[in-house]
Amino acid sequence: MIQKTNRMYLVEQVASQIEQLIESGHWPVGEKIPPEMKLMKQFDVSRNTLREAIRALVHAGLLETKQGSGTIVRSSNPLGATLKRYIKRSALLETLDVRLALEKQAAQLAAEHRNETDLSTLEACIQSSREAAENGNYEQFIASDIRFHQTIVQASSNQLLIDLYEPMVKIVYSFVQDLMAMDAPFKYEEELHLELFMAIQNQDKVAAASYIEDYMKVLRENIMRIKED
Amino acid sequence: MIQKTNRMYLVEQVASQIEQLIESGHWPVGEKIPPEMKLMKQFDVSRNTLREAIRALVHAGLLETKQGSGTIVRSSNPLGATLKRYIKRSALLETLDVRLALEKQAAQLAAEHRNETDLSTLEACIQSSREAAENGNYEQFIASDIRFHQTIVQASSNQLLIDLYEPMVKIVYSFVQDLMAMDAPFKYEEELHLELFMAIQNQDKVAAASYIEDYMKVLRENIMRIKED
DNA sequence: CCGCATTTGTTCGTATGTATC
DNA sequence: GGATACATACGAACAAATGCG
Repeated sequence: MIQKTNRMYLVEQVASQIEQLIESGHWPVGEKIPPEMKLMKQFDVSRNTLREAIRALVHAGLLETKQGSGTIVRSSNPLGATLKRYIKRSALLETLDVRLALEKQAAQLAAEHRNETDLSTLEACIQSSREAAENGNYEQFIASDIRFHQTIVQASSNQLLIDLYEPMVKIVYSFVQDLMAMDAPFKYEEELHLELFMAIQNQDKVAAASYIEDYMKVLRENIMRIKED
Repeated sequence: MIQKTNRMYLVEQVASQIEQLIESGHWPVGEKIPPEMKLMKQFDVSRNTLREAIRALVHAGLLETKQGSGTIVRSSNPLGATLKRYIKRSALLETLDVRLALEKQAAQLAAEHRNETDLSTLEACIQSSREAAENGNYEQFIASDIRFHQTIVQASSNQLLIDLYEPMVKIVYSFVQDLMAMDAPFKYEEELHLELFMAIQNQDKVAAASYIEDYMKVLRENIMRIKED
């Protein structure tokens, strides 16, 4: 069986090199990459070739170009941007179902694999939520909430799960952030977080999955209630 | 609050138009799109601009260019290509966990929403599997198997779930297709499929989720066993 | 096998719009 | 406002691969 040569064109070579520079953190998220002129010399390609490579990564959501200013790194997760764009076109309720599926699995895995660092991060999030609720700091509350859930997913130690979950939870919150008020349901949410934390601490998979289900049920009801207005 | 103008550059305009032509099926998968010269006139842009747009879609996996021949449509699902590329680099066991999460949720939703068409398709898959097993037709068996699981996910009526699941199940099978032999576990799989089908038919969410868990457990054990060789 | 047209790959040059100092 | 740096866009040309007669 002869392998076909499958030639790699210049543009793809440049694109994957840039991609790797981003994923490896050599070009950190939020910072500018060198201007086209320098990159042309660095990769030893023409302007159009370089631009095609950059454009491909812009479309993929890894880069963002600003005329007159430069090109900045927007994300280091190739999956994130595509997923976000896709999810934005999807129905919110569909997204919630998928989020439930992923987070439930994550919670079970987290209950198995969690280490001390995970637990202390979760505790810090709960503490931060509580403070935010007392001070009426809505933004901090949301931020802590997101961090809490993302920590659970990260504790699953499943990178694919982590990368899929990240855009999902952010989209969900971007839908509801301007709508939800800080009222009773959030108090309930606080209790749920605490119980969920203890389940993970005790490595109780069944309870962890169950609490995630409860949480998503409450979230779904809140969203439905708000949507009626 | 002033909204930033968020100007849409030519390349992005052209890219999203082409994307839509692909997604709408106007340019079917597998067929060639018009050559650059015609597209330049059609979109009224220069060659470089058009090429940057095409290159973005090539990188995203929607198109494939061949020097001297032309450009063909490779996929109509923007999520599929990116996910496949990503999953291929992931660990198989991580992918299995995510697949479990998605299919479990899908089975529960399918139990709720399934219609008569879904049920008859599932029955046909089971029948096809049985025939394939009797005739020792391994390829047909695998194909029926994939179709069975995809039908369940499609019966969930959740498009996001469907699009996420598709690349996942295909990658899993591409990992194992050359490894697994048609032996005892497949018999067990057949029984599981039948029980799963009945659970969905009876709209028994709990049982459906439970059988998916069993199925994935068996699949995982088989994979682990094969890997040891 | 050869020659030729078609089509994509790559490079260079030039002009313009935009942001930053 | 002016100068500079940078991305945007167009046009022309040649190279390389493919396909056809």
